[in-house]
Amino acid sequence: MKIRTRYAPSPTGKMHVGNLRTALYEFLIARHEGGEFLLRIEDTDMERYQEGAVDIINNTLKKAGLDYDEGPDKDGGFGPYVQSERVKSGLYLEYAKKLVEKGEAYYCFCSKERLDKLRADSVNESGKETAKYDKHCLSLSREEVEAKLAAGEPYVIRQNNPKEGATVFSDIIYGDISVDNCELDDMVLIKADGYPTYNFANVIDDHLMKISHVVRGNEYLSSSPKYNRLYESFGWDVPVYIHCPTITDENHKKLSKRRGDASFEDLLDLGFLPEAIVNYVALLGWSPSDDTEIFSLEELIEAFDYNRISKSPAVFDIQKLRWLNSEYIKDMDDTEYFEKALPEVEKVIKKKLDLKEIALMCKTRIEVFPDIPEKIDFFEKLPEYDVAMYTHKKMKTNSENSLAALKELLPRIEELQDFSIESIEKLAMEYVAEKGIKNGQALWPLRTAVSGKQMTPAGAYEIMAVLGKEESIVRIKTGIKILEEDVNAAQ
RNA sequence: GGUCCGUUGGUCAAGCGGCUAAGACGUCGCCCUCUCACGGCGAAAACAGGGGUUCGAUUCCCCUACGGACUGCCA
Repeated sequence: MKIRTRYAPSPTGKMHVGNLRTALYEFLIARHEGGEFLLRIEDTDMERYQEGAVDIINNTLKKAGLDYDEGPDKDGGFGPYVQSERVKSGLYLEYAKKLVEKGEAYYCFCSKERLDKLRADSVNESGKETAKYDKHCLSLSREEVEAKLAAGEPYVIRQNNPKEGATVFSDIIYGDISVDNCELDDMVLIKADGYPTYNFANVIDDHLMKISHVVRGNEYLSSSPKYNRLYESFGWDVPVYIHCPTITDENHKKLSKRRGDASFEDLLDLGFLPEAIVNYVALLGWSPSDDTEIFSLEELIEAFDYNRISKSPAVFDIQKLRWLNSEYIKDMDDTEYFEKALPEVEKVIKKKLDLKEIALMCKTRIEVFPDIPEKIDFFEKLPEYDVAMYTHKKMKTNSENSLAALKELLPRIEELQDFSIESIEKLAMEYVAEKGIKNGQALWPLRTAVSGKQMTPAGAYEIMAVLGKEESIVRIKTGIKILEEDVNAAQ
């Protein structure tokens, strides 16, 4: 049997990482077995529909590399792939009526008020009774129903669940789950506006589109028995169920669009690479049989075994995502790296400097590309810095010996013709050897003077070579001035 | 309240009756080193609790606790 999976989002906003992971797993399950992955838009909720949300979904899937075989813009013979378009054919209502004829569903004319009261009352009864529909309209005779329909009374169609017995269904991840039928609410199948509910459309479409593996978040676990009963009522084969564990925030609450939890787009804005996000998200709730952590999409397809999806919820840890992203950056070749890094460098460097050299300095020091500017801004302009920066315990430096070093180094630097990293190094090392001091005693003051920063993404030679002779000398002189003031003040 | 699900270090997680209970992120220490990183080495850190079953339980069963999801004419 050919595996067919589907990603069936409702277009109500951005895709957060939970949605992305569901889509990813569906994609991987299908691709791993050479099956098909499709996109179906479930826009049956007119109220929550958001303009542009479909574009977001398409964009996200595209950037994440999750290409589908069938979808709204890619007919595979099972279309349309947008539920609102399917509604027009009257297909859902037809299927609902079939259930009515079988006695598996019935018309309900109850008003909103009556239902509200029903709910309110059930709570009052010391919480013993569950808030379920009381099958009030099930007792209507065929004639009464006909009459009401003829009179144009608004109606819904509800599923007619048995009161006795139990429904068992099987999930790949959670195993067999049994629920007493008396717990099953007579859920609405067709709404008063004629649209199907998600609960109904979902089952119909999955069957019609020959979906073999239904993958979704485990918030659907408790309603699955009702879906199962629908399949059984129709006499259809039930699909393989794969309910994925929840992804939560650091407070162990389910990620939600409403609270604005990290969406794929937000993460891209923060500078994360799509491949890194996909890689990280794949590992939230699934693990390979070995210790591999870095996976390309291709490698994920190869390695993905849905039997290894875990049961327990996972906390979304942006810290680890940052690490993973840094690994991707380190693995990039120059072309790829410069493409992303140079724009960040250009944000702060306006002078004519070797931008590539500067960019390269950051490669092992950033987790996301937007980390670059604050690391290199000193190239553009020497920041104001405190003289205390020259004093470093481990380097055994203080204002006095720093001043001496800079003063003695300055004329040599001024004489230097070839201002390359190598010759600057040679110069510095000769000085160190002559004086019999530690490298740091010469280099720490030098680096401080040319950068004005405590931490820099490179050493003194590299920084000077990039700055050039002229600017380096200016900065060293500034350093000497600052140190002189300090030394004089101390005396 | 009810129903369902879950529970291995701070986090992701391996484990599927017998292990000194992996690995990764993070944290800390050491090495490298002109700083910060990178890299290397190392450390601290976990089976929620109680009953069973068993020669033997992190692994199987039950109970309790805690956590989560669902409980819509939302999906």
